[in-house]
Amino acid sequence: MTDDHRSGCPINLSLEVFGDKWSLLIIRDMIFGGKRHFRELLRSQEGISSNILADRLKTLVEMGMLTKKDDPSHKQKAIYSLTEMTIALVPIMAHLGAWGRRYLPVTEELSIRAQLMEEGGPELWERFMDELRVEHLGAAPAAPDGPTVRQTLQAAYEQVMARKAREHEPA
Amino acid sequence: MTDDHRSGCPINLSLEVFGDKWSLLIIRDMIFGGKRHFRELLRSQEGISSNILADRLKTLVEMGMLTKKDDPSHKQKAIYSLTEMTIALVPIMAHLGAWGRRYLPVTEELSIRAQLMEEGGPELWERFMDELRVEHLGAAPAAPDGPTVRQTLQAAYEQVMARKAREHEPA
DNA sequence: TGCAACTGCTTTTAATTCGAAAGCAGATTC
DNA sequence: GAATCTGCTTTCGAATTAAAAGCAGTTGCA
Repeated sequence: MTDDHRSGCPINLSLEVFGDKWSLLIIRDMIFGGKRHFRELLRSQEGISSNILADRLKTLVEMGMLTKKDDPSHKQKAIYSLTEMTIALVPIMAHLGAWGRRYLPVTEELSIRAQLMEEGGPELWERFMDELRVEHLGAAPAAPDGPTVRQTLQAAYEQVMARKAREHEPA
Repeated sequence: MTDDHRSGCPINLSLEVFGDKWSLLIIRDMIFGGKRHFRELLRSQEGISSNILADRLKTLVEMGMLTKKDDPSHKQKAIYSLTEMTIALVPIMAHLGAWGRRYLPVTEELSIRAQLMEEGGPELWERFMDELRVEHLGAAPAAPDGPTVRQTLQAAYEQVMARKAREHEPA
């Protein structure tokens, strides 16, 4: 938690927090993948290596982006939780996903979630953020109202994968 | 312009384009500072060094985030321009600025622009993007309607600076 | 017409960071 | 009791970063 910043510009400070190739992917996996444990996060699409993951998790905790606590069900497991600061990145994630989808060579299955987030708009993002607050901050759950946002996104992903499997392996 | 990506996830691909400590600052200085030349960009708040700047500019051009052409007024000058892809980052910049302002130790003078962007909302962002299209893509200018967005932001910055100077050096 | 300042970089060298692979001690499962 | 799982750490070569100096011109001004 050192205090020597390159400048007090909000964009610069944001980049000092997550302006690298991995931090935001870890957060992505926690938000959209519901991952909470080290070994889960290690299985990212992009193949992060364990030393880098350990380092980033430590830094993110130090900066207040995550918290870490023991898993009561397993003496060796640590549980990482999002903080409000990190949950507040959901709209940025949505914008980033939309931008990437528009301008970069994304694959269908890995961008279907971004598409749904874009179509859902701020209203969906808010609902998602509320669900994350329940899951990670122990906020009071709202009246359950069908599947969660994450479940909806995940189902869409699996549907694309199933279709693709069918297409490549026809009966 | 290689084609080996870590994954086809839109967030990952976005990070592969500007997920480092400098690229987005260069783009910030072009968008908000109106900078177009190498030597101008070298004078960033954060003090980028010339080899890094040269490398990032080259990469950004290769990725289609910027274009480069000769300055007709000076045989040694190069002019860098934003592309539509980069102008489309304005809303993300605004969100990033708002997030940084809320959660990080920003300074007043360097965050006043972010504040105005946040208060202006999507309508202001769109106007700003249109102005950038005129400036960088040669789009047809809309009917001029008072100062540009950048001028307004810049004026607010200078006002804060002037007040601070007065406070530290009273008559 | 001369000279200082400016142009977009490149080169050099050292320090830092990255990243793949292997390893580890304790906990859990079967 | 053995295999597997836990969150890491260690090692070491490779890649990246960064400060500083330099460069071949071009331009502006006296």
